[in-house]
Amino acid sequence: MNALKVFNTMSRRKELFTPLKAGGVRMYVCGVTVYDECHLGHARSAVVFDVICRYLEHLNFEVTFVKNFTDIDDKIIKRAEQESVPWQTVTGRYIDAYHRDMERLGVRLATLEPKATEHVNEIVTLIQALIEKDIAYPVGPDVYFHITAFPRYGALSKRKLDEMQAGARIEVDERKRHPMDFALWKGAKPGEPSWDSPWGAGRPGWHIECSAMAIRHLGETFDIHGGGEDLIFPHHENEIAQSECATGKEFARYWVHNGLVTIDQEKMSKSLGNFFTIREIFEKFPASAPVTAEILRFFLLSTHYRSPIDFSDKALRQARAGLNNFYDLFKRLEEGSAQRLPGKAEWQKVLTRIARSVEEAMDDDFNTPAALASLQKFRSDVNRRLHAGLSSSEGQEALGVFRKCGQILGLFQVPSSDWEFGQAVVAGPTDPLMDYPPTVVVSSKASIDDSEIERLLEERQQARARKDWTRADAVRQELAERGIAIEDRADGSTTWKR
RNA sequence: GGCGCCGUACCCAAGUGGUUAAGGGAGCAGUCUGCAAAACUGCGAUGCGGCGGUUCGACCCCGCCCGGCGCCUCCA
Repeated sequence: MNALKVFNTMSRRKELFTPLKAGGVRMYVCGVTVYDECHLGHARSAVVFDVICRYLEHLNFEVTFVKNFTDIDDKIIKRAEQESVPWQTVTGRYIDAYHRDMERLGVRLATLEPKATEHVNEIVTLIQALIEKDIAYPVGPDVYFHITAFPRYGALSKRKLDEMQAGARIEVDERKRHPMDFALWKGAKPGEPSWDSPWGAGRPGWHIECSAMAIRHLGETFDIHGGGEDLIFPHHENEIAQSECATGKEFARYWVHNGLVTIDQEKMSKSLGNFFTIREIFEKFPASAPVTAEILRFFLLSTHYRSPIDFSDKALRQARAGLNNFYDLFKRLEEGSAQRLPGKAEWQKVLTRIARSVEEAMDDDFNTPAALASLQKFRSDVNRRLHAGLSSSEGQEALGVFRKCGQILGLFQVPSSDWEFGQAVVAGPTDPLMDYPPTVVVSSKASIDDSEIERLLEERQQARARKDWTRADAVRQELAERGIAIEDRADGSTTWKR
């Protein structure tokens, strides 16, 4: 009945989405390696798949969403060594940090969040199965996957084995049967964390954990496998090879990859040092966490998930401006204005149409920018109707539609009285060299409390009553300097916002 | 070197083989207002990197070129 189309990296085309078992969707997304704080790139991936999961649920699918933690790896070991702490201290700390960041971002918990180290048995079993089929082979304490055993290798990333060797930059281990063979199991060096196995003490290679966890929790074949597009090769390619060789079945049916976050058009990454952690964005951005979260999400969702997105202060300001327009309307809607009897039939049609257009956008490979455009159109429409006289019940219904559609995106969920507009100061010239007025850093909730604002507004109201415009404007200026913008309404009342 | 992606107005960003190429931000003008703010109205790409080709017709299909990016090594 639904017409959801999903771009499948495997076919490089949009395909009609039909889950293997009607009514349920099983989705696996590669999470993070917990050796450090998460950056905006991780946030994008998390938000994208959070929205995909929300939308699938909106379509009444029962979603089993698995997102793993890679909690054993070279970088974790190195970090633990540097700090002289057990590796569990490192992974525990960054799993906590991850959960803190996700909660701030409004990213919901996955159904299951398995850890690699809790699936060593499954991993060992999987490797054994591959060895028995002579697809994997031990080399001393290590075990490698023999890549030529899987003829379809390269199907996802559209690479051919012989072409890759020409450009291979890695040093070839002579003991490997094929230069591209990769490790399933790594023997432990003295002092390294390890688990027992038929090949001696060691730890799993990177790719095998995802195969093991996905198969364990979702079955040998499941619906969606996702992650950042930088995981397409080699990670996902290797996952497919291992899994399909072991089970003889198709691994994942739809491969979904999000585009990367760039800074000045360059990939944001640890190695380039050009990254912003989620934590520092929340700590530095001049707004409360729920407001910052929506601004970040709005920014992230205003570009299609497969395109690259460039991060900057300006981009964030544009996102905030867009969101401010919505919350401005929400405030006015909540003020209510019983002016007119509801025109039921036509109005219901309007509400249905907007909800439908959001669904149509999302059905088209989760086209969040188009969904936002629909909502912005609706915002403008409601503003016009409000101007013409909207009944308060109609206003409430409009609000309900915004919040319900917004739920899919994780937007419009902040109570409008808590929204922070952060644009109070209107005094001062605009810098002609900038195509944007400078951001005025205000909006610290602690700077002025509500009763103080009410007192000043009352004072201004009296000044206005006696046409003492100088005094009235001075009060407004004072409020502006403390981060409060005011608006006089037609009925003589005055509202304010931070 | 191999593979892949992208290039739409000042900025961000959808989109379609053929009616006026969404939407937002910023800007300008107007309505409203004591002044502001908000909102509303109007203005803004004769053109979708460039050149060819296919077609009755292309921004959308194909080829080449230019520019940018990603992967090929840990990476969301």
